Amino acid sequence: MSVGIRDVARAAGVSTATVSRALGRGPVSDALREQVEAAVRATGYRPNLSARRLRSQATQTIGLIVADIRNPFFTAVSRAVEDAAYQAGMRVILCNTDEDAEREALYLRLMQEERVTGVIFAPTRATAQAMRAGSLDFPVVLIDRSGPPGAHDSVVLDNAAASAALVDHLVAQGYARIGGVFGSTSSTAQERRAGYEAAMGRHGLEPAARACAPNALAAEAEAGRWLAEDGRPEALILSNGLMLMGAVRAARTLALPIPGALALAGFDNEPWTELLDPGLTVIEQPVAEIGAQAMSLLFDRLKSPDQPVRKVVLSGRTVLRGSTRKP
Amino acid sequence: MSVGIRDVARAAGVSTATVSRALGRGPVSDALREQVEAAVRATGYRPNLSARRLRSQATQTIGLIVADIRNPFFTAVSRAVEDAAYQAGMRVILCNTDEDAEREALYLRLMQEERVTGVIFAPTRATAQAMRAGSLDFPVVLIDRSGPPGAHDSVVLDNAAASAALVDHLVAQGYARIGGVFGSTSSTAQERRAGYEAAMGRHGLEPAARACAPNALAAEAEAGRWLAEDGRPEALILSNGLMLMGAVRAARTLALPIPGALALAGFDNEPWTELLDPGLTVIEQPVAEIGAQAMSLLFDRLKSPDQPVRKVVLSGRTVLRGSTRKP
DNA sequence: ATGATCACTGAAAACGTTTTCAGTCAGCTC
DNA sequence: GAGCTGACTGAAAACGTTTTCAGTGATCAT
Repeated sequence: MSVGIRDVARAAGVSTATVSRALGRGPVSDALREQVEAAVRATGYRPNLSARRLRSQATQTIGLIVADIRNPFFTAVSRAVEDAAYQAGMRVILCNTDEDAEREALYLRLMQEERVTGVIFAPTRATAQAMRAGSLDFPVVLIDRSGPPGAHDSVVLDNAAASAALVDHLVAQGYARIGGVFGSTSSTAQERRAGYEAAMGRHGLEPAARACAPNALAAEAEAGRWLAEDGRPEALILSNGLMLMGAVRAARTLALPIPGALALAGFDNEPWTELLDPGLTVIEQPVAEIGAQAMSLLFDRLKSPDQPVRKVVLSGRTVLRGSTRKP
Repeated sequence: MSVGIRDVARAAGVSTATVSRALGRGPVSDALREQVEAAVRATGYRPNLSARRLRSQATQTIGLIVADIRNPFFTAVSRAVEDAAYQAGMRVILCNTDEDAEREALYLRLMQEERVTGVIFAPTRATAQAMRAGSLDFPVVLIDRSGPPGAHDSVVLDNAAASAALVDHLVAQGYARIGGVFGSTSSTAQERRAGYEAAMGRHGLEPAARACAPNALAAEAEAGRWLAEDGRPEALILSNGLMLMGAVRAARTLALPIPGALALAGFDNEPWTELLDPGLTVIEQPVAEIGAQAMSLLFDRLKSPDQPVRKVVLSGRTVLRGSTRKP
């Protein structure tokens, strides 16, 4: 039924070893290589990757574990990762954890069984802390979020600086009661929160941070509650694109004009943030660069497993738009 | 180094066959199963999926080939597909073709080498036409776009009806010079165009359809050109979410108020379409359902390979918003 | 002419599982 | 007690490749 390397060998009148060498790299005379290629064409042979992977012990597979591919940030990063991977002749297995530690563990186990070459992972805080350096038998590159220093290579945003930039801008525009709503599951949200608090302190302002699940629904609820209180903030910073959308919704529901009654700023320069009127002030993350760098770190690590752990910190770009105009 | 099934067998004092049976389903006495499980825990054994796949000839892998995962429509569908797949104990290999026939062929070849169980595929028109029914040795389910009838299972939107609904609504609102910009690469865009033209005809109106690459940039350019012409349309229909965004941009650039100078409608109820002021009138596609149905069709096909080809046609939901208000 | 080197080739082992095949043993039926 | 059945078990044969190992013959330096 299925045509294997033996069939090709028979058709070409050579041994399977020669076929294998002719198709891969190996010393084969031009004449035989010709014959083999003809036989491949004639038989319609397609190598069986499972067999190849088993024998050569090189799966050429990398795992990509993110919270939710529907978050445009992860979508863009994963596209960059996939492009780089396929370019290098590797395939990608994508997994969504929904910020759930149990599923993270499940998928890490799966990666072991797949004998992946390496993994690119955006872990929750809990898992990042728990992951010891050498406990997995493949290298791991953390993206967007990092764990305890020195454990794994990582590529992250300079979150504190980015938050500070937003605060500085809002303060310069004359805002003082600046609140922040940050995700509760990731180290990144924590860093953004810390950066926000530090910057507020630097300006002699009282920080007011709240936390909720890093999605649109939770942020809409949290922001809605907050904005309905007495002494509600004049400006709000949200720690990712989904949450920013939730805040816009909440403001709409409460009929708070932006920036008239509420200034809004956040992370992730998604296309729609520019389309609103006024547009939203955001920190743009270099998404393609993050994905590409992650792959690059992974390849470097594979090449020299013992080199010191590297942490690539990329800067966000502050995109100023109407949502933070002077009140 | 790596612990294999032989190590477990030795530790448990049984044969590898028994270990295999204890871990999978097979007749094993409770006592031995216990021993094996203990040995697995003790050794930290993780099965090697490459070996398993090779021997059992069941890869438990499905391929998902889409144009671009960054298109929110495909993102949502792929998330649904992945959820269903992992639930059924299968992995997913994701590929982006960028509407390029060459890459489509490349990835289909890759799927053959992976010996995938099945493929879910959103092909360009060219490839859909060229794909003969039995030429691949795995079942294919087409999503979003379909090919020649009877060749492959598929799940698509009722595109003609959806387009017609938009036209009917615009006509009811008093618009007459209604233009359409449709993607140039997919059967789906063609169907949407046909539905648009038929509906215009039914209303005794002259259809005016143009085509461009189905992305935001191309649509912005095309719409921009058109809207700058004399006798520009009073209303525009765009054939997907990205193109709709392009049209919004073009209208902004030309300072055409929506719906004052231009009514806008399109496909894909992405979150941002509601956030604009006014919101955009769109056809919402049942994205999760599309993904789930595709997996379901695929499983059915695997169960009974010879059953007649099925085409699942889902209806879009018309979401009326301010962008198509009376002029 | 001899030995050494070189470039290529094929037979067979290996990769880590699952599955087949042939037992083995206990419990039953007659 | 002989023969059957049924439930379990282990040895060994796959699965389809790549890689090792041992040639083979040709070329080259001596």
